[in-house]
Formats: sequence, C-alpha cells, structure tokens
Amino acid sequence: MTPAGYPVPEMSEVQLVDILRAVADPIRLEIVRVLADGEPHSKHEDDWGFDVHKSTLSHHFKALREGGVTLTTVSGRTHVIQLRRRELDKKFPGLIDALVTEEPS
Amino acid sequence: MTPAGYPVPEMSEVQLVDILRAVADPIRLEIVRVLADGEPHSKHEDDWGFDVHKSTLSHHFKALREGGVTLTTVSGRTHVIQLRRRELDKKFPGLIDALVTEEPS
DNA sequence: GCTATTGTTTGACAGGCATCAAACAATAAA
DNA sequence: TTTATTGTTTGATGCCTGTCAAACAATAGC
Repeated sequence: MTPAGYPVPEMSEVQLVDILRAVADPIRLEIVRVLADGEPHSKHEDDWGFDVHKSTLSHHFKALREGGVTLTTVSGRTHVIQLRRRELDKKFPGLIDALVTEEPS
Repeated sequence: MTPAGYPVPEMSEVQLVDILRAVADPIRLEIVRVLADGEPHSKHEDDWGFDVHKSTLSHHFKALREGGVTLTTVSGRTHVIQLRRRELDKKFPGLIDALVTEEPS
C-alpha cells in the first residue's frame, strides 16, 4: 500500500514557469526554504508561524502542490508535506539551490 | 555623460521574491532567456515575435525593469534592454543560470 | 515644418489571486 | 458516542495583472 496523498502533476508536465508562479509569493517561498532541509513537515499552522488564517495557509499548500513543488502524505489526521527535491533538481538543475541560498547583502 | 535610461531599483533593495514575480510569466521568462546571451537587445516588437500588442510588450519590459531584472538604455528613438547579469549573479547566485538552463525532458 | 518610427502611458476590461470567515470532513480521544 | 483536532472547501471581497486600443511623446528623415 502506497501512503495516501493528494494528486500531483507529473514532473514531465511541469513547466519552469509553473514552478516560478508557485514560488513567487513571500509565504510560499518561505515554505519552500523550510522544506529544503529535506525533512517532511506538518502542515499544522503553529509549526509555521505565518500571520495568516489557516485556510489561507491551506490555499498556499495547494498552490505549491499543484505547481509541482511539493508532495503531501496523509496519515490519520495529520498532513505531511515535502519538497519534490530529487525530481526538481533533475528537471530544473540549480533552481531550488538558488531559491534557498541566502542572499549576500 | 552617462547614457540616458530609466530608473531601476538598487540591487540592494531587490528581494528574491521580486525577481521571481518578474520572471513568473511566460513572455517575461522568454525575454530573460533571450537577454541571457549577454548582448543588448532592442525593444522593437518585430525583434521578439510575441503575439501580443506592443503596449503589452512595453508593460512586460517595465515589469522586468522595476523588478530589478533589466536595465534600459535610450539612444535616440531606440530603446535597448539588457540583463543586469553581473549584479544578479552576485546577489542571487545560480538563479539566472537555472532560469536559462534548458530543461531535461 | 511634416511625416514616419519607436516606443510609453492611460483607460477599460476580464480573469486570477491572497485573504478571511464560516461551514464541512475525517480522524482521534474521552 | 460525544468532543476535540487537523485540516480542506466554499463563498465573498478587494486588489493585482495581462491584454488591447487609443492617445501621447520624442526623435529621425524628408
């Protein structure tokens, strides 16, 4: 049994501009930076500390997933989100690195 | 005398998310990819071949400039646009490369 | 001085998007 | 079987954005 989740686009269908649109938002960019530690993260509001309503956060998670950036695994009540790092690095070499790299002053 | 141009934001004020918003559009991404040859390019409609009105193209050029991506030099009637490549590479290492790199199938 | 060229600007319009609030859904715990 | 937890979904709202068309602006050439 594969773990339950939400549908994601196949990486072969994902265009660079889709990724860029998904990531061109302060909150979603920050989410990606956190996910870049390689670990799965809960979607739970308190784990993120953004000053937005939980439905807004859910909307951002959906945008990332549908944009091809993330993958959601559901187990019980908790939803766990991860970066599709290996696939992204293969299809868009250096992109995630560039998004995560701390900018020089 | 420095060549006439349009105001651009200082790179120190430019945030990554500004660049991403500027580039998260099919036409503007394609413009950046063309400019990545390092050469200055005319803004003239026919040099680009996009199927949009010239005022729309002008709007995209403005978005790129205000987003910190490009630099415009005016000489006579012709406007010349270039990528702020050195500054961008310094502040956002690897980003432009990732945007320009041809995606594997 | 006219006229053509090369763009920008402004207005209008439709669609998309970030946000909140409220309702809903599914699971876990009591 | 209630109740609490962890989210999603569905309106509603206001703002932003991509587009075209038309008017404007500046320069070059006749």
